[in-house]
Amino acid sequence: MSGQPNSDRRTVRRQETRREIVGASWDLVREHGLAGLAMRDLGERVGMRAQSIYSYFASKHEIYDAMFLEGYQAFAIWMADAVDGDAAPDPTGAARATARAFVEFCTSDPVRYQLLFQRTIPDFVPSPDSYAVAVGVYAEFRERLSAIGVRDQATLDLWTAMLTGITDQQISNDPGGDRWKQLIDRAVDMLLADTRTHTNPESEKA
Amino acid sequence: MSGQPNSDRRTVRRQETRREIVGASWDLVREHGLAGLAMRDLGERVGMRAQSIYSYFASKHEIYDAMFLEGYQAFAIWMADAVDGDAAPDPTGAARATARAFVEFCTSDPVRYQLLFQRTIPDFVPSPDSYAVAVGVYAEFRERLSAIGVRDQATLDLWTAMLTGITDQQISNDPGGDRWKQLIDRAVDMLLADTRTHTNPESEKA
DNA sequence: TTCAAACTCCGAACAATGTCAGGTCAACCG
DNA sequence: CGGTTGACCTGACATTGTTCGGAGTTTGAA
Repeated sequence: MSGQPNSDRRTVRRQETRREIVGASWDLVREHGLAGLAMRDLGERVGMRAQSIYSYFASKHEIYDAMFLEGYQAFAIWMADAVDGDAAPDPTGAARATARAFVEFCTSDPVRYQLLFQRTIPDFVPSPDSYAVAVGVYAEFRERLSAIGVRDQATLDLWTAMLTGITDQQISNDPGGDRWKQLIDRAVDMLLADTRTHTNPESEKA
Repeated sequence: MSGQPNSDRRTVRRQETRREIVGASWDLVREHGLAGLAMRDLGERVGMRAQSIYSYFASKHEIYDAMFLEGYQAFAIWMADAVDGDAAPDPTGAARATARAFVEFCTSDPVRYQLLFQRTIPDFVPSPDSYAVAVGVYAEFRERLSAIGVRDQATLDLWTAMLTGITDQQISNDPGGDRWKQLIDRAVDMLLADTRTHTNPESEKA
């Protein structure tokens, strides 16, 4: 995997700078909004001219792509931590914990949420690699719900709609507050009841 | 209201041109996306230079604002029609009709949905006037749900989260399809059951 | 009818954007 | 040491929204 023909020191330094650029991008984006990321500002932040950034990223979209990837990796870690923390054996508790973790992850960093889950940057499309990671993380999330009893596609769709709906409303109508977050447990109970009604215990697939 | 000091013919002509500009904006926006509206393109579409548009609108945001207003007016009309159409006296049918009308309005014109319900244009903030109309329309929608039995704020929030969640998923993950739309009736039934559980019949306010 | 004001539209230009083309200089490898 | 590679810069270009100043026309009153 490593030990490529080219110098090691150089490669390391390069990756460091790339990380520094992405880090500065997160800062700027949290200050000026996702669309407010300007190459010249970014250059100033990392101590170079805007054009020099093109030695590290082929375009601004490629920076967004790196952030996108980082965001999904953070999501995977966050969700894993959330379950390791409290090992609640009862299904209701587990479902609530999962839902709370999801909404908390999203609302804790609205700009990241915007980048990962909303299509808001004009022509940005994640690269195949980043997208693959996103799909993988989504599959994990799906498994988590499956363990709770959400197995068929329609039920899963209903759960995601409910949870993203709560998240969306929370971020856009009460940022920083908890008006919609308070509803999570109630929503989960409601969904669980509905899921039990609509899932026939014999069939596991759909 | 009319018969202002200034000429009538001129005022009429002016309003006509304004409408033409807004109409062309809708066209362009549906072709190139909400963020893809360019003043020069717009000018070409209405037969003038970009700068001349500034005789009618002080800025591009003011055009978005006019569209925003128009969108909410269309929303009010749509929802009114939806209920006049089928006079279903049973609460479940009424609730389903309302939910379907809402989602259908949103998905029938994704760009409009983006403008009205998502905060996606970098620095756009609706004018007080337009915003007031939006609030009024929202109040109507709220009354409609109130007639169904959704009276306290928390329950209303849950309903809006569910409906916007379905809409969002439908638009971003299955545009033009009906994967999430199919879930509307099920979601409404679920919400109704939940609402009856959480609404204590004595108290009407919360 | 005449005249000044208002309105409509235009060409030129400005600042800010992302990005490309070259050039310079140091670091690296054989 | 010589040649290649990479990091960084200056300069420039096209495309954005928008401003300025000036034509030409319309309008309401004298």
